[in-house]
Amino acid sequence: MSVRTRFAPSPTGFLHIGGVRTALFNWLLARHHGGQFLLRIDDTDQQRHVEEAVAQILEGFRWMGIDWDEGPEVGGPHAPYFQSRRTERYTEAARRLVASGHAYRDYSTEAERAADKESSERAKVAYRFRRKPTTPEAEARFEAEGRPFALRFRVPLGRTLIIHDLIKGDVAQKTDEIGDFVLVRPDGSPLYNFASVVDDVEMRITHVVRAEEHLSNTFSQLLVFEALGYPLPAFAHVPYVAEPGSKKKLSKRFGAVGLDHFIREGFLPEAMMNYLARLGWSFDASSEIFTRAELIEKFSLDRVNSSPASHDPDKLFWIESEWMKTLPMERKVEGVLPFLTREGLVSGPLDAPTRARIEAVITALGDRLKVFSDILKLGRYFFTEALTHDPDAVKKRLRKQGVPAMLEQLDAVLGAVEPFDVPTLEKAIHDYAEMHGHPMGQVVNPLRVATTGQAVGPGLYECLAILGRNSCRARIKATLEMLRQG
RNA sequence: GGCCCGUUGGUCUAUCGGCCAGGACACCAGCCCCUCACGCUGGAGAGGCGGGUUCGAUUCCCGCACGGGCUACCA
Repeated sequence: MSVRTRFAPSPTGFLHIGGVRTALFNWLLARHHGGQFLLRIDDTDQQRHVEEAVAQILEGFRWMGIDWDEGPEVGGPHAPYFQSRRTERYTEAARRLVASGHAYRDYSTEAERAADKESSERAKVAYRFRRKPTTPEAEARFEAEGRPFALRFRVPLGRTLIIHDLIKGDVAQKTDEIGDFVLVRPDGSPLYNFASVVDDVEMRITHVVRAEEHLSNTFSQLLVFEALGYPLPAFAHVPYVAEPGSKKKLSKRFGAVGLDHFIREGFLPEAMMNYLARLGWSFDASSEIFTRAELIEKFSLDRVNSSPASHDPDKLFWIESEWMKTLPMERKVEGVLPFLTREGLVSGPLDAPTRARIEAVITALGDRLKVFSDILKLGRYFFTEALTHDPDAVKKRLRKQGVPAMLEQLDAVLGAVEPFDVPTLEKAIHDYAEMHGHPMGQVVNPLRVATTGQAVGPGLYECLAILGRNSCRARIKATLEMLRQG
């Protein structure tokens, strides 16, 4: 039987990286075994703009390269893949449970339950909902009155249930600890513990891989599977993701925890996938970098840690930089372009000279470019004549005795260099420094700040060559003017 | 409150009773060097606490503490 896994996000439109990791584990497991991965939208208590939210979720998965064999947009043999459109199936399953005596109508009111709960608390005993004695006459009367009822599962007492969890190991629970839980609300809508069982069975899910918060509820689900006469899937409960440097659960409040943030910053999907896979999973004692194909080949649930992993932005950044190093120029240009366009630094269709300039800048930046948005932080001055001086750099490199005079001389040197390319520039500036007895740093650094405005950047000769003679000289003039004015 | 899960350096992890506890990120120092980044070399840094079992416990058991979850007509 082929392995079938699923991820069932709520349509909030927000993709928490913890959720993406869970989805990734599901996807990797399915791909590893040559099985199927499905997406199912969990919109049982449906809210606003579901469609837009779903579109956002799908976009996130597509960006990561997590493809789904069945689900929204692609359909499949078990459609629909929206729980809100599957009510008949839940109703039918509920009918069977009632018929077999596993479920019953609960006519209790909220006030009654609250009172029971309170008296349990006062008596210092755990509150569990149990069916109260009733009579056929009372039932008939309620029905005739049209009194609303919820459908509850009759939990059998005195049993011990065991989950053979693929990550957590064997976990046991006594059924006495489980109250009679609601399967269907009075309005006919199903609850998670019921709907997910029905769907997982109908969709032939073989491995339920989901967040650890569902572990306790799995016992209730076990009873539903059993009552419906369904075979059990395998379960694997993935620990939560913690905040950096802590064991506290990573919440939205922490900040950058949405996949959209990393997409917007210009991270690589390969890096994101690599990082998320390694968060709580390892292949061996030393491997860190994995391609998508390697992850598929090497992933297994038994190497997923049973304890929580903290999100580590530094590690993500390092993995990102490793991936960026390997990226071909073509994809770097493609990745960087939206950022340049958005800032108005490049406009219109990409012509050959512009492409050449972008490539030259990317080459010059080298490993300094780690995420695509770095093109703006590190390379902005290559795309605009507007020179913005970093105040600290000006203070450190330009406000020095003799610097303006030296810049005048360097301006002349640049005016005479022919051709205006890296080796020639390098030689000319070396010669200049030597002639005047200056250490290289004392020449190069001021010239860098004068032409780029920044204290750090690619090799100076590369910078000069990309900017071109006219631009360099104009910038030196502007810098000298700026220095004169104070 | 009850029940369940978890606890190795700051972080991700290795170890499936023998450990002088290994690797990676981050950190620190040095080298390279026009700055930064890259790269290279070196360094510091860990088994929550208390009991047991054992010749020997990070590894097995118990308790406590801490973190997390469930206990909902949330998912």
